Amino acid sequence: MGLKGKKVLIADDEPDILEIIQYNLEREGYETSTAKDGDEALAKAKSEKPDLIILDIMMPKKNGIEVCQILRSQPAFKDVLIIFLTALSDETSHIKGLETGADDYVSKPISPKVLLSRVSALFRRANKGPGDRVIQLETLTIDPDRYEVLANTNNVTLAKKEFELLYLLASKPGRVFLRNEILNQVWGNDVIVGGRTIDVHIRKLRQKLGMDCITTIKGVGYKFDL
Amino acid sequence: MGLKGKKVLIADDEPDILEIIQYNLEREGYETSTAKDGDEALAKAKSEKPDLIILDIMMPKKNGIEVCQILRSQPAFKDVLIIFLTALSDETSHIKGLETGADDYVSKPISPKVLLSRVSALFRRANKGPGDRVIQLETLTIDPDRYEVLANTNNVTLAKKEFELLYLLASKPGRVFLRNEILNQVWGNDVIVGGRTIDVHIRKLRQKLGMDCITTIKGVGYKFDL
DNA sequence: TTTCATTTTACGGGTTTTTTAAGGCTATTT
DNA sequence: AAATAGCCTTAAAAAACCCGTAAAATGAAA
Repeated sequence: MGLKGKKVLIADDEPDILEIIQYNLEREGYETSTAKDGDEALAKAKSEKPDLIILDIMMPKKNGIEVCQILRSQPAFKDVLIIFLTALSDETSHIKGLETGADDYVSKPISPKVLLSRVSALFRRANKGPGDRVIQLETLTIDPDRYEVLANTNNVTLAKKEFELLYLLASKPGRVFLRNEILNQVWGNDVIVGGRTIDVHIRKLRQKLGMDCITTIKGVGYKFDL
Repeated sequence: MGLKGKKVLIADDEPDILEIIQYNLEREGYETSTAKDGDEALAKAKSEKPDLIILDIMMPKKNGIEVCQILRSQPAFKDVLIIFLTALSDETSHIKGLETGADDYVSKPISPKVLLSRVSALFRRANKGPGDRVIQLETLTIDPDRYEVLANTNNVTLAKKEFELLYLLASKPGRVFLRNEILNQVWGNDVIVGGRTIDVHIRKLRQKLGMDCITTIKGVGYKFDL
């Protein structure tokens, strides 16, 4: 599960639109998937757990507003980012949309540049990158764009999983991450790995970082603290 | 030389339109040249290196979209500003146009005011004069206008893909490019090439440049660093 | 068409990363 | 004190990934 690979689900009934958006998002390094109606959107939202859902308002089966309402009513999707697409003149939808809990709103016809900037603005606001994703904590700097870690003025080279693990923990200093949470975030929901895998990675991190910043909470999980 | 000193190439098969646009742009201080079909547009783009190209979609020889695609496929024109002109109702073209990599889109009948504001907005956004495309990093110079690379005082000749790959990486030194990003940017996301293709090009680059400036990050991608 | 350069594929080999496994340690409970 | 649970440590197996080379395919020029 990559760092940049924010997953975006795009739902629209017009294949052309779908394609343009997908093309442009993938160019920027996002992972994408698509749905062509409301029901499919709901299903894929559940199965793929995207970070952002771009919803056309006018769709067969269920329209975007309905989809949004259903999602928002479930705790698991309370924080998913949602952008509505809609016809220019459709002012009412705009209002309804934001009322329903959308995070932003882009009107058709779509300009890819506009959409992209909204998307990245949204991620930035939600503190999920790309862009301002550097974590800086006292003597430790973690830069996922450069894939570099600076600990006490010396550059530390981390392998992929190590890096992602550190990034996760450091993203919310002081907060405890359950083992399960870590597995889901770093390894992905569907990947099954043995129970000791996390330990080993934690150990390597502590070793490589050379500073005591990861605390074990027995029977619960780990937390990052400086 | 006008106060703005920006060169604009206008391509349209209707002399009237050509004249109106040219007149208005020159009033604002732009240098202009014109073409009346796709082939002429391509030729003049190459010979005159304009900063902005205004392309009518419907043209003899080659239509605007074709011209745009051809230009965009060449590194030298990857960043030229392009505005499409088209008939109002032509929604499909709009989509196709932006997909093809146009920067903006103005529909006929043209209002000079609208066009001028779009043009200046575009330049404001782009905010870069000619010559800005050269990348200069310590002992390495990459010039996409001349298609040349200077590494440690010796001229290195790169093939097209090699050059584009290097240019991409060097455009953001230190930043990691995922394999997917590289594929999308250099190859285009509709082209399907095997996974090892990037490796080979990276290898050739390292070989030809004779300097150790490309770093592999296993499982993630590559980055350029000096 | 032929020729030549570029681009892509194929694949063995080697390296790094990731995972598993097993024994040891420590704190907590009985 | 013994038993237990949970994590640490280490080592080694397994998997993933990339390099280098060479050959095949593609495309451009003569």
